[in-house]
Amino acid sequence: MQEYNHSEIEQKWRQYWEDHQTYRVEEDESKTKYYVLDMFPYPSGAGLHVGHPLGYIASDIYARYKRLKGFNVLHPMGYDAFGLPAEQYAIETGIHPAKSTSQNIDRYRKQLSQLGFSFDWSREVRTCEPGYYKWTQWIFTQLFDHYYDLSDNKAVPISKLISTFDQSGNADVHAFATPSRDFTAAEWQSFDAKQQAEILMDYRLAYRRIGYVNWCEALGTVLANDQIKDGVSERGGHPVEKRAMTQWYLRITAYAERMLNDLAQIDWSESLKTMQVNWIGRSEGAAVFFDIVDHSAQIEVYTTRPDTIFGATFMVLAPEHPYVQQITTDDQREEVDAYLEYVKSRSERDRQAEVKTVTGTFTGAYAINPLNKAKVPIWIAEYVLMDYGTGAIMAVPSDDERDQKFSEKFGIEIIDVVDKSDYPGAGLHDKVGKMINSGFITGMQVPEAIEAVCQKVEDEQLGSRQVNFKMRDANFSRQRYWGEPFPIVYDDADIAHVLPIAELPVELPPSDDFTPTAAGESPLARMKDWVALPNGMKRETDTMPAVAGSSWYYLRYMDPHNDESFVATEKVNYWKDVDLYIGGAEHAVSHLMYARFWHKFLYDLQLVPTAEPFKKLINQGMIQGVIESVLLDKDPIDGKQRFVCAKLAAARGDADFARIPVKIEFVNDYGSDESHLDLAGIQKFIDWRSTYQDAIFECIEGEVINGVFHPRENAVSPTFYTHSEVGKMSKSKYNVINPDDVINRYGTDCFRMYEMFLGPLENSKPWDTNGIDGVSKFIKKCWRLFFDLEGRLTVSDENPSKDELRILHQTIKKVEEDIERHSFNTCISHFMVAVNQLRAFKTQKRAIAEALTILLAPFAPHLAEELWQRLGHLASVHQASFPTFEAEHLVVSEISYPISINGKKRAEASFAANASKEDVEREALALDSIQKWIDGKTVRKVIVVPKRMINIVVG
RNA sequence: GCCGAAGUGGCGGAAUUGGUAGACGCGCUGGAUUCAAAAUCCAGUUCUCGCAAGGGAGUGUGGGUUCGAUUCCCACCUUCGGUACCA
Repeated sequence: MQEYNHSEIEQKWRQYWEDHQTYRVEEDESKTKYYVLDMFPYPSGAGLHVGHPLGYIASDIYARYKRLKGFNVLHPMGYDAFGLPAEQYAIETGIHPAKSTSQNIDRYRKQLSQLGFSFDWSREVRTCEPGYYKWTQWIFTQLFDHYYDLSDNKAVPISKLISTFDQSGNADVHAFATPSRDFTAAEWQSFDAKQQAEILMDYRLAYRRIGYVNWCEALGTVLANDQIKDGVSERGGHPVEKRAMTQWYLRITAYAERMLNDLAQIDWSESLKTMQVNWIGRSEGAAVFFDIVDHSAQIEVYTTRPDTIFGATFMVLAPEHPYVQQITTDDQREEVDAYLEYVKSRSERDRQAEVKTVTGTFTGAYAINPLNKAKVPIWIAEYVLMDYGTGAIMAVPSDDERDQKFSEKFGIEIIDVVDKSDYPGAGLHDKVGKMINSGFITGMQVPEAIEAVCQKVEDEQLGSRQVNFKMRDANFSRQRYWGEPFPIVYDDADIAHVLPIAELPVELPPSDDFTPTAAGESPLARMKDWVALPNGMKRETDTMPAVAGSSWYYLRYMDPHNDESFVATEKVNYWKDVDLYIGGAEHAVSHLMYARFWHKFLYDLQLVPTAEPFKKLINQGMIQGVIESVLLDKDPIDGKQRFVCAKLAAARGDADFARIPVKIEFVNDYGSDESHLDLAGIQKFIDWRSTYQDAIFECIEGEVINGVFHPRENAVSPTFYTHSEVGKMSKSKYNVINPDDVINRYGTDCFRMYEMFLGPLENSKPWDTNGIDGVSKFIKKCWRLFFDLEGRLTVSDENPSKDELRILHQTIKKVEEDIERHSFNTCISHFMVAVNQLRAFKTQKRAIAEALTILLAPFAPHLAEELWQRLGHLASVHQASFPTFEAEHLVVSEISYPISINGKKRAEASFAANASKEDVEREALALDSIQKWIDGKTVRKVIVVPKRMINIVVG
């Protein structure tokens, strides 16, 4: 008996596709373009895991479907190759990131090839190659050379701004910027180069300013938030503090309004759009200046509730606020310093998330409420963040929960200013009610009061109306090696200059030392010869973040080898934008914000023809893994690090422990309540993480120190329980499962169909191979539909019967509809149903077999190709045309109706398809099976939904 | 904390616009085939009461709207994603 041999057949067709360049695509004006894009993979050292292909399979099915429908489909793949993990790996192992990245890419490529995707590999890009990052750097130079003009509502060259300054100063400049002062043309001309450069920085779309980083003294490096767990470094558990550094920023906030408005023109899920709307966080309010008693400086606050200003009984500055040092009184100095020390150790996320206990300290200084001249104390507190708004708030304890908690804790006066008694059920933040205790606005309704205060503030020049965004400008500097160098040099006066295109790319210099300098500068700062240029200039030593390369890669795929331009105009005018983008929801804000921002900027420069990059977007769910971790006691005893088994730790509470991830292969019974390390597992863990070599592992049976078990009483062996949770499959969680084994055993087509069969694309689900046999059986059954036991084709040229045509067209209809709505799991079910039904016929008719093969081609491209060839075709099935659905094959004369009594199904009956409502009702009521339910009761109502159901209401 | 999503049999899931809850598949049970096993095929399989016929309950929890709710509304619980230097 000849069975379907997946490894041989799949191998054969992959070779054929490569030899024949089946998926190569060129611009073709005679066809409609369709661009199907996958989110850019980062080539992780753990290889491709079973979660990655989920989206790729879906997009591949759709791309293949669109080709069968006659579209010219662009479906490329490449690598987001710069990033922290490769650098981290280099620090640990000494292997250069370029080398490990290239090896990882090779592995990815091999794995991707095995999945039978229809990528045009001639278009592959890698962000870490100079030919690519030349253009990332070039786009940065354009951002540096432009500012956002609010009159034109777009990016405008900075040269135009300079000539305006020359002619009339900045009084008439209407720009999205952060100017620190007003000046005339004469003043501008009198400024020296340094002063002028600093002023321009307030306008540029790429600019420098001070920002805060997570500095870990013990590791001597800046940490990503991801590398910090429970306030200490994930690696080693060392303290982390905030440190100020001058860094590059991108003025993404200039585009906030447009990014918000243009959401209306793109086909993304409402939930995703909502996330972006909330991230942008547009609010309308007022900026108001408060005088400080005995100081000349003023504190600027931004408030969305200017109406509540009479209830502002104190002010709060962010601990990092520049005024804190100067206004703190001698009496309070010690307390303030101690508090600042505390805040340094707190992560931004902790500071925002903290609600149970508020903390803060009085500075000793007072401010004057500009409207009622009340003297109010100035406090500092961690819940005010320097990067939000102005880094200072007027606190209104009567109308804000945080302020309320704060005033309760520290005994600060609360003045009720809004009477909401006319609005029962209104929340604290609803802008309704009548003003009380509020000077000239007392008695006004809230909206009216907001308007009145804004007007007064403007009339008396105490501030101005303002639109604010919660979104902040993007920090674009990394003190790291493995990223794009900035195309920036500094002169003697520390003025930044961009390099002209002729000097791009600025290549990343070879190095084998990837640790930052003692001062926290990037590793590049160590390379004096590279930093210092012959002309006396010095290079910028920070590098760009990984989002740089991924913010425009979809454009490069249109023209990947162009050395004259980031993309040729005629190519971008043909491919325009991405029609379907599939990727994880974890990119909902970060990547999708940056890419939209860059695209709009390029649109302003007339370099791309559309205002939005991604027309339709689907978030694939995540295939999750099990994260296993051991619990490290945050308080070492006698300086010894101590791990405590999860069952012992449970008694003490989570807060006392840091979770240190463990490779799942070390863990016995991983994923269950009983997951644990045995003695060998502990040994593997300390061999792998040598920093914990001397740590103590405490469990119920005793302690393990340096791999030696010290039992308590008569215990024989230790069971060190680990903490397990469902979560992301990620190299950093050491829980990656590769697809290779599954493919070897079941074949690519089976793997592809199984991943789709798992459930809806958008849902997250833990990886599990239970059920893959069902798909495997389906493929075999499908094969047997075409061949007898000796492997002879059993397809005949007879005309198909009515039943066969009905089965086929039912399947065409359902599969087509479901592909269109990206419901791939149900497509697989439809195929199974079709094959089960067709098995009733001894031989298959050619017309049915061929159509079914084409339907199957996007899902099981190898199998379909083999069937197609055996059916006698010479060209690839992927160049065929999708079969056309013909409704006449589905016409039925009778329809089966469920009949319910009071909403509960009690009977079933068939009625003619063309029967009238009245006929159906009369016949239904006459049925014996119904009579017994309505006997002796009153029929109050009969609902007949034609072709659907009948409901009889009795009482 | 805040923003977003999900929750349906033993398991993955289906039900597209408010209209037969559990399609399809896994697993399980029984049977056929076989010396035996694998493979294959056939039948059954939400829970519960019942010999059966036939009832009752049922889509995370509690309420509501409706002739009718997995689907709409309100409140809550749990899990997952994001939270600005993982990508």
